Amino acid sequence: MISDNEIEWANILPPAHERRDATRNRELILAAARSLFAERGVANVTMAEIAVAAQVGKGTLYRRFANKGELCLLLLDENLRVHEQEMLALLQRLAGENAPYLARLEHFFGHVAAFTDHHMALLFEVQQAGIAPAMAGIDPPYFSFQHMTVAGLLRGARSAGEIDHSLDLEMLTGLLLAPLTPPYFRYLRERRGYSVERIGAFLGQLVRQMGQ
Amino acid sequence: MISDNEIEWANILPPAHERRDATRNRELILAAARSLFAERGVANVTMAEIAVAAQVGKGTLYRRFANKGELCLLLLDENLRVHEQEMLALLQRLAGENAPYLARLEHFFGHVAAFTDHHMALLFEVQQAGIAPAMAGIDPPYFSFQHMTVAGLLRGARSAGEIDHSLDLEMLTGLLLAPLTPPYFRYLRERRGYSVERIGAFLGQLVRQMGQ
DNA sequence: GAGTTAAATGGACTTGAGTCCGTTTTTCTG
DNA sequence: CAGAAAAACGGACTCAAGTCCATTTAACTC
Repeated sequence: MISDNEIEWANILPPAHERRDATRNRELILAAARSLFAERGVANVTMAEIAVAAQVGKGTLYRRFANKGELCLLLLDENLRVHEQEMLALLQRLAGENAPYLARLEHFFGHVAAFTDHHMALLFEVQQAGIAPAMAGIDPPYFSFQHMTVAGLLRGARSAGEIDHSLDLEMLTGLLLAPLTPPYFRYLRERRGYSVERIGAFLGQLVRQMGQ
Repeated sequence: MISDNEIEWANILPPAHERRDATRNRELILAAARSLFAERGVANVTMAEIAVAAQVGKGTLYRRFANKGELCLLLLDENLRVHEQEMLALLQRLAGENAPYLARLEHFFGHVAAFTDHHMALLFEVQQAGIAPAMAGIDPPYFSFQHMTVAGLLRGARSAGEIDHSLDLEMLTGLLLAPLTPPYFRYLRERRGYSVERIGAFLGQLVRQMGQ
């Protein structure tokens, strides 16, 4: 399961020995993208525009980023790492307190919802592009970090007798994460007008429901 | 809620008084599309190819169908109507037998899963295009028929005391239907290798779980 | 059945994604 | 500090989606 994560990042992190021009251009591109995104919104910027702004050929741009989603993922990289560390710390604390697994899940959902909301525009692009292009649209295990965490907590909950033994945890994991998937999340927020809190709370409520 | 449905169909059904050439071309287009789709798969056929095969200009094609999804929706029209009638009949029968609402839901999910599987390729295009283009990706109330039905059954279940009173039924409806959404469904089937039965069964199990 | 008008047509055009490949730059080796 | 090999570059090119509008055609009127 870890391997998913590694595959996902492998294409995106700069290689060990990068040529000087490559480094320079990578930075030009990221800076140009950041600035254009800030100025006009992620969705309204084309790859060609980024190339022009970065004073770089289209081929160069695509050599490094197969699509806008990959570029956005790298832009998010730092935030993503911090977020994951915080979640890990949170979960460790809750584990130390011997909190019920379902309560840990509830906390986790709340934080992920907040994170997703905060970075919606970039996350949406990442999702749209899809790590595996064939699966553009929905990719429930999306960031495998989320998937692994929820799957782990659900297994814990089952072992601890907090939820029914017969539940299909693999599917349940994906289902619980679906509303936190950028397109679904955006739909809930923008089309339905739900607050971040309502979305987080719903998942918490649902998960508590599993425990009867 | 009905109005969603009406809006959805309004653009797609031929207008009351259609000119003869329009009718002829509409039929040429549908026939050409059907044949190309059968021959090479829905996903591998472009709009331009359909126009050529139908011996019709691109403008004509787009005048009638804003995108491939709309074309696919019309191709599915008959099947969709039959499916809806069957579901209505099924639900009426179950209502007559005074079956628990959760049992009715379980049946419904099973049938919808089968239908979705059967028409996956076309449904996927419909979904991709999105009725509202902005919402390409996921549109949980997708076919509002499904949404209305599930929402109604859940309300019934709540009134009958089969599920917790505090559950956010609006969100729950969307969540339960998410796995039946073409991209998610395809992901489960093709990437995860789940059987149609497993998907249907999971939803049934989940819904039963709601009833403790 | 000629004239009028509104609808419908077809294909050139625009736009953006993504690829390809001849040229340039870096880095390594002697 | 050559000279060669590998990596990176850039922009022209392809492909498909979707738009636009000058021209054609059906339908209605007298």
